[in-house]
Amino acid sequence: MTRAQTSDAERRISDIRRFNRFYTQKIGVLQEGLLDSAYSLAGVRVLYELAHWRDEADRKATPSLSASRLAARLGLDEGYLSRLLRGFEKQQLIVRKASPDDGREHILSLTPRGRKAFAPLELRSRRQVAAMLSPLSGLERSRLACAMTTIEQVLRSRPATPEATAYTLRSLRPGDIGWVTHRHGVLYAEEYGYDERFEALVAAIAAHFVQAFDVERERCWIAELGGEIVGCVFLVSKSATVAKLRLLLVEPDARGLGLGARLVDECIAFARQAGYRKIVLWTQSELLAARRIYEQRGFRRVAEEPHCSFGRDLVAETWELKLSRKAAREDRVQTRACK
Amino acid sequence: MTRAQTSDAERRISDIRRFNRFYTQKIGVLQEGLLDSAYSLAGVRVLYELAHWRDEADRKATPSLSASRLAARLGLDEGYLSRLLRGFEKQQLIVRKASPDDGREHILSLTPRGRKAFAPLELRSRRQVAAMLSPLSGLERSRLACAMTTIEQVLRSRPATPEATAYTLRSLRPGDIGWVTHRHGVLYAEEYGYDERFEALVAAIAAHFVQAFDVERERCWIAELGGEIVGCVFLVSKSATVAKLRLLLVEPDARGLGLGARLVDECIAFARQAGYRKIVLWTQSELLAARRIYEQRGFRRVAEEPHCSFGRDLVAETWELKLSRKAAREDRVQTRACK
DNA sequence: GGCATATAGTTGACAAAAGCAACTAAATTG
DNA sequence: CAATTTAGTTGCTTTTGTCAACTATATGCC
Repeated sequence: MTRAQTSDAERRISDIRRFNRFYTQKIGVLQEGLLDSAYSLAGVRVLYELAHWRDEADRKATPSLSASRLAARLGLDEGYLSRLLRGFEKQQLIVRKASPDDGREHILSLTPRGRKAFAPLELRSRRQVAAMLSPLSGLERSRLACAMTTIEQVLRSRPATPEATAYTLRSLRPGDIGWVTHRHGVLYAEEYGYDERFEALVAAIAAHFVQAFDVERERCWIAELGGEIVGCVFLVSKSATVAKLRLLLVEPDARGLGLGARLVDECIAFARQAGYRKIVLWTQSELLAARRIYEQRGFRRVAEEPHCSFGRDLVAETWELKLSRKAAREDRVQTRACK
Repeated sequence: MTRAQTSDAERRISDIRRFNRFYTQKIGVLQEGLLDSAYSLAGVRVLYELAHWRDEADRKATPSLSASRLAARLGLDEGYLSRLLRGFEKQQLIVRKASPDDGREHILSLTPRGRKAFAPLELRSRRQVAAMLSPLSGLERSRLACAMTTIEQVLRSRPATPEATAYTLRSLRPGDIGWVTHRHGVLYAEEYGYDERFEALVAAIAAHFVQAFDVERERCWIAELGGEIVGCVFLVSKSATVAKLRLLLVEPDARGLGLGARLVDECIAFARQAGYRKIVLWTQSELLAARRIYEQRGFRRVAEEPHCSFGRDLVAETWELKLSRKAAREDRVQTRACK
């Protein structure tokens, strides 16, 4: 297990390094086109930052651009940058005015003339990117754009490690039914070899959930993490006093955060509040992670039955949790007694 | 239309340039860590290429590495590289032996000593990447890796523009039912404002397709392009002589390739071969692109009916296409007569 | 207030990196 | 075989980047 994980992580690192080399080269090619301008590469980068500083929404209140901030941002030596800036100032491409807050600091900005001088470079750069895109199909372009956004999002969000594991729960939106079905289909096929009939069952259950929805007594929870769906659970009415928990799923990448347990807890809390006396659920014996969650919450296995479905030989299990306050207390007492 | 497309393309270019700047900086930070080694950045890159040349499966038959190939690959000046290589040779990190095929060329390779000298750099680089990954969650890591792979795939595949628009059709696999449902849900919500009840209907239809599947008389086609699903259509049996075409969908990014028409043609061909006399389909008046395809293939609108579904006021239409050879011929004659 | 320390920025001296052009030698073309 | 191309080398030059010392302002702390 540990070994497999290690080698997995190693492979991922290699992949990233390969990508870095690949993209270093790509960027290098794109930058070559700028080299025959009057400015050095570093100079172009400086002008670029000056021209685009305001565009970037990532700084709150956009603290205006000073030499040291620029140096830090571009990874340039301050001395070197100082000279570059002096050059630009002499050519009247930029102006430096003293900062009102801090007498040491100078606020940099492009002059109209600087803006004008930069325009052709800007154009050339855009042309280069356009040329890179031109052989691509619409689909490829959108995949590319989407992938770049993902990378930026993932790598920029340095501020919050807590946030990185803070999922949010929400109710149903268009697309969710399909997502739930799709991921059940893919994951159970991968992990347990179920065929498409399992996915069809999920689709039918999910469709029925929407079509016969009882807003007072039924609910579903979709868990999102980092803008992507990572889990779900549904609680539906089976009879006046019995609720059924269905379609509990946690994405492999989001496992270990207690998300499965949280989803089940939401169900239990909602079922109590909605006045159910019992929650039942149907699962397969081989789904061990789920079973652990059910056990911990006091569910009892009340039936099991071998069956042959989804292209596999399986053992179905029915679990239930009594919800009356008295029963809940009993459960707790018994659990303690066992330990 | 043209303006919107232009500005769309412009925005995409800006996004890519922003990503380039962002990633330039990222790579810069990663490379800084290598700077306090005994070798220059260019030197490290050279050693890296020498060490990893064999790993890359992208050259057929791996033509061994010569100085000029290396220079081209890394974008280095040949003179500069020549000196770098001489330095490495003096330190006995590399050897140059004359190429058997070409007397001008020298084949470069790391000596065991060179390999040993490079190992700590390699390790350091891996550590750096590992450090970059360490604050990320499992989900984020896999998103990152996946996005990088996408970018590499898209940008590497220079050879085949034809291939870029060559979709393939296949039958159902696990995950497809969910994908079909999901994309119907998302796209109809975005484009027409349908709510989740539409998606539920799709899920029910798709589920029923699998659960009551008649292998002789029913079929579905999933279209893939560049490893991603971009379209689908289902043909199901409505009665002994009537087939029903359902769930025709083409992803926005893959539109304009004639994929919708191709999917419908597949349905018609299969329906003929399976012995149906008629294909019917149910659609909404506002789905204009689909309507055009149906019209071109000789479908006739036989009924329309206002209804209120999926949170919208809609006009449902029933279209049908007679399949008997005689009818097909008549269709054609009439169509010609109209022109 | 005042001393120590940190930060923003500049400058000079210097070293490394990179580019350019001329050159040799082998290969290819016609 | 002459003309041209390609692989690689070398000398010379410019550019780029680094380092350390220095000024001036700001901040922290007693």
